[in-house]
Amino acid sequence: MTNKGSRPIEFRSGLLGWYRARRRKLPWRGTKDPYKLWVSEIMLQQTTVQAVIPYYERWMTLFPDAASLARAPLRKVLKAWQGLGYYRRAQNLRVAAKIIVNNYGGRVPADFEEISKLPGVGPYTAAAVLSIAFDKPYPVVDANVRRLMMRVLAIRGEAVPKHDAAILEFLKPVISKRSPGAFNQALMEVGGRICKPRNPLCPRCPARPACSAYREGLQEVIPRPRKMARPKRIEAVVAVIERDGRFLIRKRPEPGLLGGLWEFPGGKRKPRESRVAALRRELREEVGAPTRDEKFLAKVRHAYTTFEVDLYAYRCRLEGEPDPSRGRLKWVTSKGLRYYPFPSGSAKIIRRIEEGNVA
DNA sequence: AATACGGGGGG
DNA sequence: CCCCCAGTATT
Repeated sequence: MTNKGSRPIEFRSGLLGWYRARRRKLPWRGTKDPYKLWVSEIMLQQTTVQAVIPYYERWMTLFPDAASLARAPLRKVLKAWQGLGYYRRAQNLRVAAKIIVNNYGGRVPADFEEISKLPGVGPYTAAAVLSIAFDKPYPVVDANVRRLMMRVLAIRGEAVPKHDAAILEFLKPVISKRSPGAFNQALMEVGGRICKPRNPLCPRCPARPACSAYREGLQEVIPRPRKMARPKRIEAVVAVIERDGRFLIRKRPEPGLLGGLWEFPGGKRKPRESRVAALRRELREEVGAPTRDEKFLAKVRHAYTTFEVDLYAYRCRLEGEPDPSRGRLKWVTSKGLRYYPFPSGSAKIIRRIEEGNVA
């Protein structure tokens, strides 16, 4: 009934055995380079393994170490991050690389307190890097571990951080002192692939002998599903303005949503406003001159966590000249667009433009 | 304790 | 359409 005696030992060896036999092959597995592992952990924050893999590979060719990242221009760093989301992570990575170069001789600090001072490094990332790169026995609690351990320990309720203290208290004496990195990754990968939110694969689970939820038949009850707010639907209009072979783009203000990225000027349509009227109003506000000769180009849908945008793109001309004091504006050639970081919605529109030019 | 912060894949 | 992901910083 309780997790006493040999249970924790069985739990640990079951996990390690599963990991040795069943682990996936991932680009950041098999390296001990603290820089590479740090970058991988930042990329993996709230982001699926599959999404991260190509970004990680490309990143390591562009910025193979902290020094190269520290001296890279922000635009290039954000461009390498384009499409991954949570762009503050990329900015933090670059700032932290400078700190690593200036204060730690170019090496990622191996101390929990020190590494936690780096921007973007919280309790999870600190423990992950220290355990995997430096073999220090800090347990990790991510979303996968939280769900798995709530089931193992039969902790009822929603999967929220308030349970982490109890989970860490349990894991601290249980984590493998010889292979803490393997233990942590085993916990995360079993949580992700076996102990899934719904339809967990208990028959294949190495933690099943220790799992209270399984024993009591509560796998589908723990954790309790969270009620998500319905995404709000928003409609926005964007102006694709080409003049002498150059497109007008605008840098989004920082901080804020998509801060530091570039986009075509435009904005939200108001309730009883036509799209063209919205376009002219937004361009007056953002650029200092309204559009004219608007011609529908494309509609793209773009989903965020709490809302969803339908972007209506129009090719149009500018009625007058842009007013630089309204914000950061730039005329960029079609080729030049590839050097600027865009949100995924804008990137979709750029693809449509390029398709149009081919046709 | 809540909220801001992206985007895409899977059911 | 719905769910949630190898979290962190801010309020």
